[in-house]
Amino acid sequence: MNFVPCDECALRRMARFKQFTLPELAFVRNLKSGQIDLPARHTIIRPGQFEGGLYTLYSGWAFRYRLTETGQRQIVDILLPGSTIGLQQLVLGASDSGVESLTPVTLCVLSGRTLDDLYAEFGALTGAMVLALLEDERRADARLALISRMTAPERLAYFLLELFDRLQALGMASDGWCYFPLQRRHLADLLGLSDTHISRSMRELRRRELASISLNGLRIVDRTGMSAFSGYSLPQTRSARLLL
Amino acid sequence: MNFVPCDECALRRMARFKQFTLPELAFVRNLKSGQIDLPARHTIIRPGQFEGGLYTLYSGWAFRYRLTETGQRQIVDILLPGSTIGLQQLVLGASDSGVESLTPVTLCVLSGRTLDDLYAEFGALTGAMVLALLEDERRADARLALISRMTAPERLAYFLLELFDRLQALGMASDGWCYFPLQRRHLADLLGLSDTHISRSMRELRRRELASISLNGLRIVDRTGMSAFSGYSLPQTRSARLLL
DNA sequence: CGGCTTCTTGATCAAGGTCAACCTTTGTGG
DNA sequence: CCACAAAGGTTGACCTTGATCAAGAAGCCG
Repeated sequence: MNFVPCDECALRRMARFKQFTLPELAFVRNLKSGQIDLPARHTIIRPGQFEGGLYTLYSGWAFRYRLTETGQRQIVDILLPGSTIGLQQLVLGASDSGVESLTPVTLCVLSGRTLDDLYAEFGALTGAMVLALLEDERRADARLALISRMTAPERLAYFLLELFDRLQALGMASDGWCYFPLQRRHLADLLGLSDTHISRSMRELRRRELASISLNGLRIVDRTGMSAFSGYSLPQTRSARLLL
Repeated sequence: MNFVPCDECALRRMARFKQFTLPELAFVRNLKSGQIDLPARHTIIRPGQFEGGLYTLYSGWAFRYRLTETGQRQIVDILLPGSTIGLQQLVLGASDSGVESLTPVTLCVLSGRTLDDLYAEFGALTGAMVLALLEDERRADARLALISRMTAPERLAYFLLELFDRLQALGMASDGWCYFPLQRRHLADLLGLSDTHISRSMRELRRRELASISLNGLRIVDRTGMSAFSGYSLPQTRSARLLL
């Protein structure tokens, strides 16, 4: 496709997108350093890749996916024109999701400036970005109710380990033990299982001597085992959360 | 709990959170208008609620959930100290997720200023916010691979309808028809099903005269029927996405 | 016209849901 | 301090949903 200057961007005219002021537009135009055409079925970002560009999908379809420990593919989102690609690894450092084209695509390549420049220059812009992110998150939330892949005991182990790590990061867990107020019903609604099957799964984790819940407390007996069993491992991000 | 001034906030000292500069801290202190203590099992935000406050969870556990059409509960996230509560409906206007306490909790009430003030005043702050959001989204992504609730044909109908609406918003669909490059395999990986079962589910949708896929095209035959069958309805947000 | 990949359909099997009974813990009033 | 009720947890029996395996049909190139 011929080079499309941002001023003539077909997408930008749609009501669905934030209308930019002139200086904002100038800023974005400056950001755009090129354009790439890729065929269908082409890998745009490999899962696990650290460094990579920041793109806007100008035309065509793509999808974002992750690979499970067992090598299965879980598609996480369908990307349509207007989607930003590569923001996750740019901001979070690493990304375990990859992106692949479904049709021939045209990408706008954004570069030269860092995101910090962007934040500093346009407060309102970042506002819109937060909004876009929240919207995506909500869609992800909605889809949460739809997906499955691992067996019940694995899901449970995964969740318990993830939660335990969050608590540990907050100083709310010590040496394989933490307070645990969730009941079977909560775990069931969380993992999309029945409460009776949560019982069975907990028994399985106990039997394997991985973890157990008792007296409002969670005990991680074998962290390595849990990790291996569930495929969960600590994400290493250099992030600092915002505390309002 | 006694009133905790932001300067003495126990959470704020943790490495996990962004360290504020003095003026930033002053801004946040100004934002905090009060503090609430609530018992366990208390509804903090009702699902579907439009107006509501913005809170920070200071101590205790809570969870965020949505209700499916059939009245089932899907817990979407466990909220721990430091989590922001109510940002979704503040920014997106409506929120279909509710929040309920698991233990007695203490909430910091943020008010007086709008988010726009916040964006305008602190560019870097919003940067951190974007980061936090992306982090959450990623967690949601990771959990995506874990959940399930509806039957296969329902999931499929839900997804097709959601996608169709996104395309329509982009002007890429017309009158019940759109181009559709995804194959069975993609749908399977997206919905956590086997490709053979996608075939069966498609047949079911065809049999019910709801939708069909043929010749790289998706036809929504009975939109109302699809909506009723899958429980999907257009989210009405006043949002404008950011197009970089 | 083969030789691909993709789609469809059938048969079989396992994971997990549902229902029901029973056990354990916690809480409450006498 | 006990008795009883109510809520939560465990276990078993049975059945539904969807995975897996396999064979055939349809497209889609070269």
